[in-house]
Amino acid sequence: VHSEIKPSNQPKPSFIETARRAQIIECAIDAIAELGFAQASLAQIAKRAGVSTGVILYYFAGKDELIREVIAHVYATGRALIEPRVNDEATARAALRCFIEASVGFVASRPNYTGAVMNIIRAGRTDAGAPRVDPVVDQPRHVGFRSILEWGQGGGEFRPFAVGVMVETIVEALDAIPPQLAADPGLDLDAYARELVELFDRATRADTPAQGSIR
Amino acid sequence: VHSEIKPSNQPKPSFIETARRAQIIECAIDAIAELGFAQASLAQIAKRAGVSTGVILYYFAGKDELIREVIAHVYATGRALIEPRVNDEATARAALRCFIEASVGFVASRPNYTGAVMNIIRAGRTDAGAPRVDPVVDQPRHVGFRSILEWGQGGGEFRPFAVGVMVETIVEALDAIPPQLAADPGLDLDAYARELVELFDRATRADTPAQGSIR
Amino acid sequence: VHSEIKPSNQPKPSFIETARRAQIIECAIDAIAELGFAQASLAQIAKRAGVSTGVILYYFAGKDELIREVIAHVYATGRALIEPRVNDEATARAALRCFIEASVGFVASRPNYTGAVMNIIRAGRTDAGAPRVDPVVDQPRHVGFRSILEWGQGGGEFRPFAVGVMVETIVEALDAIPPQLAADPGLDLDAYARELVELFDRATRADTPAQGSIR
Amino acid sequence: VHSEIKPSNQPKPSFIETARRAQIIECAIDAIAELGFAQASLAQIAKRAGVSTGVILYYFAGKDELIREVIAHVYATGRALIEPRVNDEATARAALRCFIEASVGFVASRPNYTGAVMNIIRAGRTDAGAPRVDPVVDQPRHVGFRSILEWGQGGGEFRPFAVGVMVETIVEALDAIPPQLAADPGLDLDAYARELVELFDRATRADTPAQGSIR
DNA sequence: TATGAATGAGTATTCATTCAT
DNA sequence: CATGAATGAATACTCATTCAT
Repeated sequence: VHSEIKPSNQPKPSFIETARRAQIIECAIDAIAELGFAQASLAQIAKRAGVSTGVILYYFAGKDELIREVIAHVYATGRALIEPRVNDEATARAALRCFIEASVGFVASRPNYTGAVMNIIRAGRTDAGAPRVDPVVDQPRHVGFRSILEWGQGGGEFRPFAVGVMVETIVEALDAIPPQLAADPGLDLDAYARELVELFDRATRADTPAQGSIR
Repeated sequence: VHSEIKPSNQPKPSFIETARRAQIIECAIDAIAELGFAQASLAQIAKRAGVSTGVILYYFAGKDELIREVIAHVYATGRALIEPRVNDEATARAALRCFIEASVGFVASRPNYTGAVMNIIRAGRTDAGAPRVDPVVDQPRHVGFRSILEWGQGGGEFRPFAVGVMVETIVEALDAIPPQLAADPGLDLDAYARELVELFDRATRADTPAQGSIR
Repeated sequence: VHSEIKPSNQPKPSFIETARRAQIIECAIDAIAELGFAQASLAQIAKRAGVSTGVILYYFAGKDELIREVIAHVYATGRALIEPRVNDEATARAALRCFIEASVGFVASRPNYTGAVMNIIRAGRTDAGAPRVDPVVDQPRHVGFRSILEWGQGGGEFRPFAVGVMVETIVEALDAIPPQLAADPGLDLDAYARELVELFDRATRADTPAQGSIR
Repeated sequence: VHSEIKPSNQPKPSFIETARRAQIIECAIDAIAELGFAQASLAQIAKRAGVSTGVILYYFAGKDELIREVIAHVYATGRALIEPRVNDEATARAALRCFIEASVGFVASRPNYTGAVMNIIRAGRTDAGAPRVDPVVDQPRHVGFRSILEWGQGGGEFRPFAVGVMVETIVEALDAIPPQLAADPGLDLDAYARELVELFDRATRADTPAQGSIR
C-alpha cells in the first residue's frame, strides 16, 4: 500500500487493510502511553494487537511510518473534537478560553492519545538527527492558537505580546498535563482547565478601564 | 574509583580523575543535547571524548550513574547561577521576575546543559517503570517557584490561584526554550525572557486599583 | 515463542520450533562438555548450531533458560533409561547394584550429556549467589539412591550408616566418570561399573554370618 | 621474577616479594572460596588484598599463573598436614583410615583452602582447551592413596580391586565435602570422617574369617 | 494476507592485561 | 614497587527488519 513493492497508485484501501491499520495504531498508542516510547517495541505493539510483528511491517513501511501515523491520528482526532467548538465563538477571548478547555477535555477523554504523543515528541530525535515530528504535523495546535491570538490582538481584545512565545507557553502548559495525569490519575482536570483559562486570560487580555472577569 | 570493588572511602580524587569525570560529563551533555537521550549511547559519548567506552565505565559505575551525575551537575550549575540573584529580591513579584530571567539566562549561557536535562527528563521511564529522574532531584526549580508564589500569595502581592498549576506552567514554559533554541540558534532570548516575565506577572499579580507596570 | 511478548498459552510448538530447540540444546550440551561451562558462550553454541546467536534467544528467553532446559533434558533422558530397570528389582541390594550399573551405562551411552551437566553443576554459583542448579532439579539421583538405601536399612539388608554421606559418595563416584572418560576415551566402563557395584555393595551390606558374593 | 622482562636467573626473592605473593595467594583463596571461581576477578582479589590489580600482575605473570600457585600452595599445605601423620602408620588399613581422617581434618581446619581448589578444579577448562589443573599438580592425593592401596593389596590386607577406581572414588568423596560445608557450616565433620573411614574400610578390606571392627 | 524464522547491528557491561608515571 | 589509567575483546541481550512459506 505504501511500500514501493506494492502498486504505487493505491487504488482503494481494502476494508481489512483499513481495519488493521486502525487496530495497529490504536495498540501502538496504548503501548507507548503505558510503557513509554523507548520500551514500546514493535513486538510489544504486535503482542497487544494479537498479531505478529510482520503484520505491522506489512501495513507500515517501518516503525517510523507507524509513529508518524500515530501522531497524525491523534492530531486528527483532537482536531475533530476541538475545532467545531472553537469555531462557534464570537470573540477571540472566548475562543481562547474554549480552545484551552477543549484541549484539556481531549486529554481527559483520551488520556492515552495525548500521553502517547507526548511520549513520542519528548523522546527526542531519530537516527538521522532530524526531529521525529515534522513541524508540519506538529503545528495544528500552534496554528490554531496563533490565529486566535492574532485575531485578538488585531481586534484590541488582547494586549501586545510576542505571539510565538505565548503560543509556545500555552501549548507546553497543555502538554504538561498527560504526564501529571499518569502520575496522579485522580487529578481534577476541570479545575486544571479553569486555572489555565484564568491564567492565560490575564496573560493576554488588554488593559482596559473596565475589564470584567472572564466568566 | 567508585565501583564496589574499590574501598568505599575514596580518599582524594586525583586530578586526572576529576578532569576525566568532568570531561565525560561534558561530552555526555553534548551528546544528549545533540542526539537525544535515546541515541546517546556510551559509545557515542566515548567517541566525543576520544576514549574507549571502557573509560566511562571505569569512572562511573554504569550509565545510570553517569546520567545522574549529568543531571546533578546541570542542576548545581544552574542553582549557582540563579539562586544568588533571586535571594536579593525584596518582593515576591520581583523574585518571580528575577527567577524567570535568571532561568532563561541559564539556558542562554549553557544551551546544551538545559537541553540535555530536558531530553533526559522527557525520555520517560526506565525499565523499572519508575521515572528516570527522582522527584527529589527534579524538584529544585519547582520548589523555588512554589515558595515564591506562596510568598506572594501570603503577602497579598499575588492573586489566589492553584500554585501547583502555576508552577507547572512556568517550569514548562522555561523547559520549552532549549528545543526552540536548538531549532533556531538565533532566537532572541532576552526578548523571550521579557515576554515570559510580563506574561507571568500578569498571570499572578493581584487585582489592585492601582497596579503599575512591572518595571 | 515463549518470551513474555508472545501470548502465554503457546498453542502448538511448530515442527521447526521443536527441531530447533532440540538442536540448540544438543549443541549447548556438546559445547559445555567440550569447552567447559564458563567457555560455552552463546556465540560458541550458536557457531556449533550454524546459526546466529539471535536464534538462540529467539527460542529461549535467555541463557539461563537454555541451561535449565539442558539440565532438564539430560535428567529426563537419564531417568527414562535408568528408572524402568531399577523398578523391577526385588531387593534393595539388587536395586542399588542396578542403579549404579544403569547410571554408568547412561554415562557410557551419552558421555556428553553427563559431562555437560557435571560441568554446569560444578561451575558454581550465579550472580545472585544461589546455586545455578535448583536442588529440586538436582535431586533425582539423590532421591533415588536415598530411597534405596533407606529401603535396605529398613529391611535389614544394609548395615546402619549415615545415609546422606553414602548418597553423596555414590553420586560423586558416578560424577567422577565423565571427566575420566573425556581424558581417556578408551576407559572400560563395564569394568568400572562392576568395581563400583562391588565397592558399594561391601560398603553398605549388613554383617551377616552367611553373606554370599553379590554375583 | 617470572615475566621475561625481569632477569631470568631469579636470584633471591626479596622478603617483600615473598610476603606479597603469599598475601595475594591468600586473598585469592578467600575470594574464590567465597565468590566462586567465575566471580573471583583480579579486581576482587586485589580489593581484598588492599592493592591495585597491577600489583597482582607484577608478581604473577597472569591470572593463570596465580591460580596455579593457589593450587600448589593448597596442595603443599595439605601435604604438610597429612603426610607426617600417615607415614607413622604400621598397616595399610590404618594408613588408609588415617589418610581419610587427615584429609577431612584438613577441610575442617582450612575450609577456604579446599573450597577454593574445588571451585577451581570444577570450574572446568581454560581457553586452550587444556585442563586448568595439570595432572601433575593434581596428583599428590591420588599418588598417596594409590600407594596405600597397593601396599595393602600386596600385603593381603586389602581385597583385589581396581586401584584406580578406588582412588578416584575416595578422592571424589573427600572433594564433595567443601561444597556441603559451604551449604551447611554446621556439618559435623568428625562424624563425616568416621562414616567415610568405615565405608572405605569395608570397601577395601580382604574377606577374612575373623575381621574385627576397624576400631 | 499473515506468520514465524532468522539476521545483524547495536546495547551496556565485565575483565584480564598493558603501560606511563 | 606500586598505582591508576586505559584498552580491547568478550559477554548476554534487544530489536527493527527481511524473507520464504
